[in-house]
Amino acid sequence: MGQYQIVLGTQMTTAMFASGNRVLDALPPVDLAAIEQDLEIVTLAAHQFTHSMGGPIAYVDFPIDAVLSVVAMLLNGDSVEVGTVGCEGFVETDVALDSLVSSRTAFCQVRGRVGRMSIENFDRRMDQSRPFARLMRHNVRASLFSTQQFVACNTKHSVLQRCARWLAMTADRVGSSQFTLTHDFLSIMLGVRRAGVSEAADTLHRLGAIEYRRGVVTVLDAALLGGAACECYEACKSAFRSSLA
Amino acid sequence: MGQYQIVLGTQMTTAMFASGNRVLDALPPVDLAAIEQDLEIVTLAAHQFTHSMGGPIAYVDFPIDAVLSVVAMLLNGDSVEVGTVGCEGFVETDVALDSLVSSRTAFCQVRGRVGRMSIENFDRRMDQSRPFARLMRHNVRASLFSTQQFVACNTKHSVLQRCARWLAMTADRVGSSQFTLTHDFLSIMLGVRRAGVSEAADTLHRLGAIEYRRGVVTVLDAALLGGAACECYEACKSAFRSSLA
DNA sequence: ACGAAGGTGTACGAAACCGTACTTATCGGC
DNA sequence: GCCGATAAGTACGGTTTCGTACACCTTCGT
Repeated sequence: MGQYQIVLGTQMTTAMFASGNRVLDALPPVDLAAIEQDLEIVTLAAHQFTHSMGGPIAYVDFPIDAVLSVVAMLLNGDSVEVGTVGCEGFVETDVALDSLVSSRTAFCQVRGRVGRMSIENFDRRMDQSRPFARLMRHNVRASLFSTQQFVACNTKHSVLQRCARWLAMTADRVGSSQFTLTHDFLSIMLGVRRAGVSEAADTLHRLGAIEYRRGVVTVLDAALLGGAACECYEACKSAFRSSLA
Repeated sequence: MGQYQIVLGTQMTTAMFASGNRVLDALPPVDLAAIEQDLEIVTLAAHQFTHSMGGPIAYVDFPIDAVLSVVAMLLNGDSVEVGTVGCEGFVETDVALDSLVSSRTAFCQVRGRVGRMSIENFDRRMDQSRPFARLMRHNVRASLFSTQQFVACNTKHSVLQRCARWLAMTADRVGSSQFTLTHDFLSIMLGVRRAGVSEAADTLHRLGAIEYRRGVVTVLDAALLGGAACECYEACKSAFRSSLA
């Protein structure tokens, strides 16, 4: 956001806008430029809720450097993360599926900025711009793919692999090797014990992949971390990559 | 399919068509009638593949009394079911998200009929009929919700609960208390051992909920079965119910 | 009738993970 | 500098599920 650069077009010289969200930035320049005025930049604090299950959807958030978690809450109070969204996606996907009600709860996992668009503007863009609608739906597809991968991942892969996957994904999304996250929160997201995450984090630390200090993770070696993660890391990554093509 | 009944309309008397698939049958009568000619009724054998991951999507299947499974395949050869589709849905959801390529593999789990529509006709309907497009997208939403629920379910619920959930869901979909399914296949779908399913089936049998004989399940008491299932059974059921409204 | 193939019952040690609890370390506020 | 609060390290018995193996039973083809 706020990045402007002079681009030489074939017809004219124009100031090009970049939102910082990769989905929006994949729009044709003319669509992207039009969208600038629809976006309000909001800085979200960690653990701040953005969407509540069953509630009306007033806006869509396109993360810039924030990371949001979409969770399923079980009757016994347990929550499990069913989707993670950073600059490669948006929340809530329901709006791209002709729904005005949020089917899941979402909150900010790693503090940062989002580009917020009112549901009215979003719907208008969906109706009026084919490229916009296509891009949003392609992103929903990647998001669905990702959630499907999580079904298999949570079923078959170890706590260590899943921790590594989560950290690797998140590092990619925040665009930084350092971000805030407690073992406790990660354990809730993965649906495992806090102690289990501590053990996994220790293992990853001894591998030299990460460093952990009181709620702050630092990725020391992204390749090592990716290597410790299960295949789901790469699978989801490439799904989102191809959704922008 | 094949059910015709005389209905007195306000304007004229008309023969009403029913496909047997609840999504299609939720269309306004005029749209539904138009779709009749687009559907080819195909009977699928158990374990017959309908869509392959990475392959082009040539058609969309709207199950009538067949049940299809959408699976994620892991690199080590394991498969885990990420979606189950019966008369309340369709395969592949990707087509409703502007994609021509299947992102997952799907096959027939319980033999039966599907209404098959070519991708060309599907796309045309999506473009030309608002109600059709809305209904399909609402169904994708329910399908996404369901997959999200599976993430939590596979993470937190016991093999017994998940077996009960699967059997209860499937009985609803085939519209019969009896269908074919081996322990082996169910174990693959749930991502657990075959022996684990056998134990769970035995427990459910002793509860009086089901009967199992060499690849054929009979639901003796649907309420008991539903009671043994986790909350995910009802959650998914109501998600699909409301998607047709 | 007989054997092969497929489906199910059952067993058992091993591993992963759970629930919990207690300790230790670090940070912010006073 | 101290204290309360939050975060992380660690331990341990208990449970679930795993991996595997083997026996038995039904079905089907010959």
